[in-house]
Amino acid sequence: MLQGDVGVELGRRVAAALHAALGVEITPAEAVIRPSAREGVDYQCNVAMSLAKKLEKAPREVAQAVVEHLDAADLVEAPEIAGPGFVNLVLRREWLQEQAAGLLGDERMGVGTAEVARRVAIDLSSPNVAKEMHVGHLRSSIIGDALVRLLRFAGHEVIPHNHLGDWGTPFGMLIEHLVDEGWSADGTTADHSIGDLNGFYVAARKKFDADPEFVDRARLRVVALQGGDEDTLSLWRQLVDESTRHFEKVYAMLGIGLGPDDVYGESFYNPYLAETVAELEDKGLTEVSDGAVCVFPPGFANREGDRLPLIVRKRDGGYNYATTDFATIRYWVRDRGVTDLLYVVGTPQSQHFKMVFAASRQAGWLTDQHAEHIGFGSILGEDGKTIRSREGGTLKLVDLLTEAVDHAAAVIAERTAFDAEEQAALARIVGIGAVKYADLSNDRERDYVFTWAKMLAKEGNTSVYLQYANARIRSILRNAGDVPEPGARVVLTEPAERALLVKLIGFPAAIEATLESYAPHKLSTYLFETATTFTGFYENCPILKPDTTPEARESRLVLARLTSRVLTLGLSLLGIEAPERL
RNA sequence: GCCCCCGUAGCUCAGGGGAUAGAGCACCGCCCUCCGGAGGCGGUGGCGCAGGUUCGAAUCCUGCCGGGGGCACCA
Repeated sequence: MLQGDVGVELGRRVAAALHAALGVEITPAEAVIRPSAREGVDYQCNVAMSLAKKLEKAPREVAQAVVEHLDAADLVEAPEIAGPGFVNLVLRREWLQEQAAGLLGDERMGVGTAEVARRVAIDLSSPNVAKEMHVGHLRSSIIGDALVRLLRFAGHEVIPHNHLGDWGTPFGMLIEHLVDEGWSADGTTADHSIGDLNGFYVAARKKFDADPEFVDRARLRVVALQGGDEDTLSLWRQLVDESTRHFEKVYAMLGIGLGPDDVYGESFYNPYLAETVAELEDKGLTEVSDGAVCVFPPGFANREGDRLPLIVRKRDGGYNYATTDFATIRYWVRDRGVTDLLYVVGTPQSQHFKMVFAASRQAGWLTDQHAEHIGFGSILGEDGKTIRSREGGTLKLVDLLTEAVDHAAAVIAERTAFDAEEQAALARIVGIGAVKYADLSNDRERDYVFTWAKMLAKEGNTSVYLQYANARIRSILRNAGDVPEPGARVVLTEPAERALLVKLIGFPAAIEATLESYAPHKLSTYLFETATTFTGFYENCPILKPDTTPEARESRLVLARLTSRVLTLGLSLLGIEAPERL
């Protein structure tokens, strides 16, 4: 069975043909193999047009050379030249049938593993201690988690790190408030808990703004924290732990595999900040400007046209986020030996990351590593503005997810009767899946509109549609009783069967395209197309009806099973479950 | 002012320099007594504007218009 993308394999064959015919060396990608929209054509090769000028030949002449020397009779029918020099390729029936047999025994559905495994550090989620997670953290968590799953599936070593906001001046205020609330450094306050993180933060802030005595205490507390005072650190740890418990609850609800071991908060990098700045200074990259130690990576200007700085040490001697970002890069590259650094952070940070990466290359912290900011747009309400709670404040993630599950419960109840327990479990799978899919099915970099009705619709490109499609396929397989055995044969007779199988063998290409640009929506588009293609097959090709021959029945059951596997696997790579029944 | 991103059908969105730009929803007209309707077929309707590169541009380049974001001690 072919591992990977059929298009790439065809590209190899075309490259070989060109070499044999004209002595030209091209890569498989340069063969310009594309899925064709033409009726009855699976792939087209556009290499003739792109090479014609270079070779000083007519495009059709180049196409002719490709066709004559193409050694691909095992894969495709005799190719035909069309239009200005397109080479139309039609996959052979026998070959397709063999692929189906191979896929039946392959849990990975034809997706190969990376020849060279990379070690990828990925920054995702990153909520702030003593603040409730809100929708702003949703996209980073969902997209980051999907990328972790996809990269791992592709055979890479992935180290997610949750860049918790757990350090800095606000903690003086927060810890003092903690003390006022009756917490103590010796940990005998285990019965205390913070029911409402936002409320806690707001209360602390309020005191800070109103009470000068409290401000003084907070200042002293920051000094104590920075100075490593044991009692202060104990209180700080309790606050961090308390917040982390909240985050864990949200992650569990979301089904995102982030745990305490993945936390690399700002405090983690704190010990490295001084030496990070010192290193920049030693390398002669810093300048003091208005009392702040700055790095000026070339090519960035502010609104006055002056060079734009990254401030690594503030006038007051404190460090800020640029410093931490440098320390982060230094740590992951130097101490952890990563080859890739990914940051799932909103697009407004785009310039910041460009500057940090540029300066890190100047400093020699980044060399041949791949560092990329995986930006994403905002979630908009139906009014087209950044989504907010009904009261106009930030929308708590827990509230949003709870509402999603409630909506989903109503949708499920419309159709089928489950007992309360099943109903609750399914509502969670459907509701959370819908929120994730609504996010992941849109182009990451663009804003998208959050609409309950749309994301929970049973029609259209939604997770509900995919989950339902899959559940119905599972139902057919259950009713069949004899789920196709390994080695069961596919015999293509109907066009709808062929179309489905061609779509199914495109799974590796979809995964490849998704990872190439860290764009989960490419996978979701593929899954939706797969489900709709199955519908065409289901309409035209009876599986369990009495007048279906045993051969056709077996063959169609294989196709149904493969479809279900593609949907289930594809959804799982997006972090979405596909229930057996719905 | 400079920089970045985005303008595709009435709405929400796909679109890897390639053939007649695709889905879903909405709307109109037909059809199907189906394995659990995720129904099927057809129709209406679109690349912000103007240039350029190219055999070929929604895609690449330039300018303009419109929208969003960023631009020194918050992260």
